[in-house]
Amino acid sequence: MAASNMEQIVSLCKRRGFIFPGSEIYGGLQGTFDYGPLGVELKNNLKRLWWRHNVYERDDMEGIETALLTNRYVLRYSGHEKGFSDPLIDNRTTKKRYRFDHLLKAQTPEVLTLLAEAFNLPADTDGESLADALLQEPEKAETALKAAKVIDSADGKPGDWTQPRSFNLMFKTQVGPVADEESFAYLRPETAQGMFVNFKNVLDSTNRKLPFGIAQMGKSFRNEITPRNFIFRVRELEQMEIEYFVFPGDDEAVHESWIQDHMDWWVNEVGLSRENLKLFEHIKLSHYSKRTVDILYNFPTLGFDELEGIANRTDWDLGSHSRAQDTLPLSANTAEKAMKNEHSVEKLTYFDDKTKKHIVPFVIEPAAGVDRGVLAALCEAYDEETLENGEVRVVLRLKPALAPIKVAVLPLKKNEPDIVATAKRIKNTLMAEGNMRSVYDDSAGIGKLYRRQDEVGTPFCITVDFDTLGRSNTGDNTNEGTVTVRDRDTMQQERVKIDDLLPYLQARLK
RNA sequence: GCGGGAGUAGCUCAGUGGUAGAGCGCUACCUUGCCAAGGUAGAUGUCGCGAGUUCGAAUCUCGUCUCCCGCUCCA
Repeated sequence: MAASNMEQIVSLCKRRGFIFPGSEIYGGLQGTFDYGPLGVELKNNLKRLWWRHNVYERDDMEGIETALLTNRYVLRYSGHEKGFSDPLIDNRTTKKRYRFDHLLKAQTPEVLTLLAEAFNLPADTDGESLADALLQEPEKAETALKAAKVIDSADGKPGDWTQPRSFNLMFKTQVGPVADEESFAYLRPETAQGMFVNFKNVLDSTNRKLPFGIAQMGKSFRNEITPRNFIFRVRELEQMEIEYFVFPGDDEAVHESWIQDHMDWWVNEVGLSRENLKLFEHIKLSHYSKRTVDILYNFPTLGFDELEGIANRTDWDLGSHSRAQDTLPLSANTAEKAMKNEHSVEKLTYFDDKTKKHIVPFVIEPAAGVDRGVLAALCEAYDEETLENGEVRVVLRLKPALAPIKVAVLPLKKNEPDIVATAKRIKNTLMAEGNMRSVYDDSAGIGKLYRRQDEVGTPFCITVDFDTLGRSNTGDNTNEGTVTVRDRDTMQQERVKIDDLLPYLQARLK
């Protein structure tokens, strides 16, 4: 059983130190969250699994880590500077909000003509161009929209429109000591561009042949209009992205194989159940995409929503960042729509030894949200189990590889110095020799200690008792040198020799 | 940005003008031989922030900030 509503997860996360609201003592900052002591472990574990699967366990991948700040031209030629914003407008009467360009496209030709006239534009100017023009002069636009009787489809009547406003979804920041118009940079809204602009560097330094890919994990920033739903939509997020380069023509099959591979990864390694996952085929594609398929997870409260997007970006990005584009064999869409590049000093091409020709590879991009992955893992693992005695046990059934704490070592009695010393020694050994994040806790009775560990997903608890010391009250000392190991999911216990603990646990934590 | 809801202990919340509360959690000690046990003691709050009304404000009024839900957006 997974979590049935998000509040359960939010509450547990704060109480036990997984995730806190950002800047909380100053009233918070919408769209930011801080990872606590357990959260950082969980998140790092998820990232480690991803890196291992996508980089180490394949023969065709290289990792990279690029700067969050980029030359402003990177995000100009990628299309973000122009396209990564949403013009919005409100109707005061119906309280509805619309994408401004969508609103205009839905109007009759007569209305559009009136608007065009008001702005001294040709009578047949289309909705999108009109939207661009009107956004330049919002006050004048407000008057013109009312005069032209722009209709709100919600009630079929002319709306009481506000000024149209443009929301740029990228954060801008100042670079260097002199604050002028030329000295700004954008915080990247996706890690992808760092991989495209380093395409040649990776190719030249590794001698890779197609097909091969570049992987990167890192922070991205999006000035979301409405951050919502805990860490699902945030303004500062972390991504796990791959740009996989292939010969044009191979792209469709490779795209399909990444979709299947990553669907399986979420199930087999993160532990999400297949019935809580599904694929979503994008109908309306972004400017660079030939096909985009999302992997959706069934989040509590939200329902199915995006966990990972896997896009066929064609040769759009490499083509867009290249100089002398008219000399390149670009696909029709890219050749037609890409901005003419007047700043790049490089052709982002690949020399094919077989045909002896320079080509522009196509790119398949699996892009997942780390924070969304953490949230999905938490939601999936959350369980409230009713025990035989009627009590309810909260347990996070995380995959052992994801669990923030692998082993808790507990003393049956904390006022018995030999038990305490033995427990602490075991804990230190597991950490030092087994590299297992382990903790010692004696701040409550044994039952409560178990439940605390259940709640944060610790797979195993080790308990040191009098038998361990050879001081059994029954006089039977056959268990000397052993401890009990309790399994999180079954609550079953097993006596294991201290000397065998490391291999015993390692075998079960895989 | 508009509409609605909310902000009181770590968490969940009660408290409609008169001493700041409960449950759980937390700390210490006692007890306890394995699944949130019991006892005793204890700590924890500018009642989001600011102003106003009042003898007196968590409570009423105004302002403000933040969060949540919906609309819109989500490459």
